[in-house]
Amino acid sequence: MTSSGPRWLSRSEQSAWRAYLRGSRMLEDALDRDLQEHGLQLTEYEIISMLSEAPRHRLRMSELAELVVQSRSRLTHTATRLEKRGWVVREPCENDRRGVELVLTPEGRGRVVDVSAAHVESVRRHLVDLLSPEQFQAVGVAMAQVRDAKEDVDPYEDDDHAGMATWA
Amino acid sequence: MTSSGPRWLSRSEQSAWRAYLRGSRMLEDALDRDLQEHGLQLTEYEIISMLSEAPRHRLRMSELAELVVQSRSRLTHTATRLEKRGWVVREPCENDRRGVELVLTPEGRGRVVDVSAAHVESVRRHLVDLLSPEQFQAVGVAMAQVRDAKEDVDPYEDDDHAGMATWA
DNA sequence: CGAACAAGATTGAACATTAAACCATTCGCC
DNA sequence: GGCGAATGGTTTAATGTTCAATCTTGTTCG
Repeated sequence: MTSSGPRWLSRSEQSAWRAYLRGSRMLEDALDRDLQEHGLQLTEYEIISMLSEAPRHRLRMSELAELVVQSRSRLTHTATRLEKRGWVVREPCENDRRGVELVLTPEGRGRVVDVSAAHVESVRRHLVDLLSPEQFQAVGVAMAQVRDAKEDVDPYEDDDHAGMATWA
Repeated sequence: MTSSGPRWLSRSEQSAWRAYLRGSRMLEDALDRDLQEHGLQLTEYEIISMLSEAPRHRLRMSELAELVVQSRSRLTHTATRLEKRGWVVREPCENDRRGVELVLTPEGRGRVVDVSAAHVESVRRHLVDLLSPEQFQAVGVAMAQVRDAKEDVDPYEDDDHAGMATWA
């Protein structure tokens, strides 16, 4: 299987990868720091921001978890926190009684409105304005490819196929 | 001061930003998941990897914290964990008795060697191979600009200047 | 039908991270 | 030389996140 050794990164690949790693960390850091002045983390902002754009300001937990790339468990905990602050409420799902919808409250909606102005400036300052429009678009295209690569995972992704199937 | 409203993102800027956000999260996720099969997180790998490249396999805590974009406190905790696993040890700093150097042990060195092969394949699979060489380099250049933008922060970055200076 | 399995979400405990306070050393400077 | 501020690191507690187990509802299929 692995007859040839690992394909190490070339010097220029290495430096690109290092730049990505450090740059993305610094960016996340900066955005988070700016948001904290408004009393929330970027991951929390993402949640209420997604809700604010959704029809009827609501999304199912699992769908939302997928959107913001968080585990279900993590979202459950975070939602509880946000609920305590009065920004969201949980509602049972109509069709599927297993489901729960997270709904943005008017107060939460206000929060998004208040914070988004500052946040967009933050994104500009720490990212968009540092790049030429062409560069920024190129980054967008590249990261969209990264994002979309995972859409269709191979059907046997999880190796919990430890035995006793029909053929056993 | 804010005479004009926030400069909202255009539609295409918006979609580039969303692609970046989601793509970068998914990438980090994938890399982390792959590394976890080897019993460590990406942030931990970064630390021992930096140490393995440093002269004499050692770096000062603060320097290392800066390199991997972690708070000093976080690095302190993580270093303690890594020390318990036997991958690093702390040594007092020669010249500066406040300082502490984190040193990679032979065992830790072995760990880096073992894991790096798998890690580089992971980086390729989830990022490098998904882009054309030109795209990847462009991302590298862009993120280097993001990284370098913060090098020289304005001297009054912290607003802990609450009063009673000389002029008060 | 009904038994097994899948999906949606939550729980609680273990673990990791953050934030603020703290201690020791060094630097700046009069 | 010595006082005050800055730097380097750690500590503790509070806060967040992960991991595995659990509970409930839905789906599949013999």
